[in-house]
Amino acid sequence: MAFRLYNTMSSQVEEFHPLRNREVRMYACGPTVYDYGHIGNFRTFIAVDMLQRFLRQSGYTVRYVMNITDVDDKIIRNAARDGVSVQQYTAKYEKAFLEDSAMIGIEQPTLVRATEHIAQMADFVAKLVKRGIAYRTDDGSYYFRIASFPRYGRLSKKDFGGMLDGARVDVDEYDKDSARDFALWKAPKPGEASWETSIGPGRPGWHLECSVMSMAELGESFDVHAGGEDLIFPHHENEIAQSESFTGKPFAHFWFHVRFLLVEGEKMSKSLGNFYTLRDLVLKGHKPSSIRYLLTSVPYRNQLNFTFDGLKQAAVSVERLRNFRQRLAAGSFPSGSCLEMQSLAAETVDRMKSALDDDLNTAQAHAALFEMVRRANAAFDANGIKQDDVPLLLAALEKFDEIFAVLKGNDVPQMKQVSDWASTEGRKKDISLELREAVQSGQLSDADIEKKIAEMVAARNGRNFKFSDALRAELTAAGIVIENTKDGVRWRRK
RNA sequence: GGCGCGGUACCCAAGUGGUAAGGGAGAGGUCUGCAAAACCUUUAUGCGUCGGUUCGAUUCCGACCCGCGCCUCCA
Repeated sequence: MAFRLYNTMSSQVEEFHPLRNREVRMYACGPTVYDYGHIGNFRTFIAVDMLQRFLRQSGYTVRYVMNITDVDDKIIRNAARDGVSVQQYTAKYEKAFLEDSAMIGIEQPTLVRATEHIAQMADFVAKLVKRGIAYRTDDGSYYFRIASFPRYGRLSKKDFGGMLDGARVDVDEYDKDSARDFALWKAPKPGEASWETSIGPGRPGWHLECSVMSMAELGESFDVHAGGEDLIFPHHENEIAQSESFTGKPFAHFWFHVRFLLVEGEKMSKSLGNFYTLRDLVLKGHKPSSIRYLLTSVPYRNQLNFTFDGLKQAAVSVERLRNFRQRLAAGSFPSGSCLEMQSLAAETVDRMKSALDDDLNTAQAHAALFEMVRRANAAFDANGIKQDDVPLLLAALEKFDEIFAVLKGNDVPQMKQVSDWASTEGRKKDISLELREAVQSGQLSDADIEKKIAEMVAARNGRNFKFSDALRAELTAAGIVIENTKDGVRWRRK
């Protein structure tokens, strides 16, 4: 079955076919690096990451480019407030963004930065001016003339036809031909970052960078352009207007937008006190894998209600999957194969693929996997799994994880990284007891743990349960979970 | 006001014109020295409300109620 993806432009789920044979070119509007990323940001970037992963799993070669907006009003303001240069200011948050992305399992795309493409942007504006599509105002800013682009509003389904210029109250926007015209280039203001260019001094407007950089990296027409739903208007509408005016060709083929999430049933906002950066959550002791799992559990076009209860549930679900994996990996099985398990694994792979083929229905992919886990666990208990079944079941799990990326590792290194960061930032007091415990479970080496377990087993064999239980309690306190199974003791870090 | 999305069990959350996936939580049970893990059973005659279409609607249509998003730089 072909991959079907919702396209904001057509408001429909369409069959996905790249413009070039087996190569997908996609661009995502990345972060403006003026602060630490919040979970809403990461829902979007994780959704795009999953799209990219699924396309590759489906056999496409993917060229995935993301921009870093490293100059804008907020950055200029905050840098000035902190008394540092724009570059110094953004470097810190770009680094944090990349660390956070890696922590939450996002594969790094090719990155492009606005400040590294200033000259190209100026040339772009110059060409639009030459064609009468853009114009310069007295202060040295440049605007895009929306009247020159009849298709304006097609993406966001807005009708600007009947709207009279001046009907809006933007009378103080003195020089613009029309209130709707948007800035391509902003003239310098005293004390603001500014570049000398072929069209004069100043800095780029926000929309310009994405047109210029996406086309520079991916060509004039490419397959997917992604971002949060808020970008549909005006950002992406403006990108289309600029780009298609510039090239005379269709810009992006598919428009992929991720719905905003809710936190505890309400829009996330600082004033409501439900605003969380990724680091805030890890400081509270939540694992990156739980956060990623929760963010991937609801299909990207549905509203996701992010709650702390949900986060706990996600943690349990990830545990269950990891336990299952370890059970298979560590268990011993009789030789041969079992038809039921063989077909279960194959069926599950198929079901996950169809679920994701259907506009990335991650909830259904989860359901398919959990059904396999339950049935395989039951077979395990009934000795119904044979040696040759194990690689197939593990492969199905691996297929899942190629997209969802929550099974590998144990989160301890990532959590330690956040803990260390908090210490160096003078936020030691924000490190929760839970985080401290999680980090501690990384202190004991595997050899230490196995030595303790050997003592424990010896005690138990001597029916000295009191001592054995004491050792187990000690390990539990250190964040190590002990499980006695028919194949011996199995352990893992919590 | 314009455009759009959603309201499914205690919580999260899929889905379909023919009788409700999955996860978590609760209860009971199996296994076990005890745990842990795992499995089994169980928890919505019901899918916001009221009408309509239909042999049949949670699924289609209409109205209403509630929540949410975008409408100039918030992912």
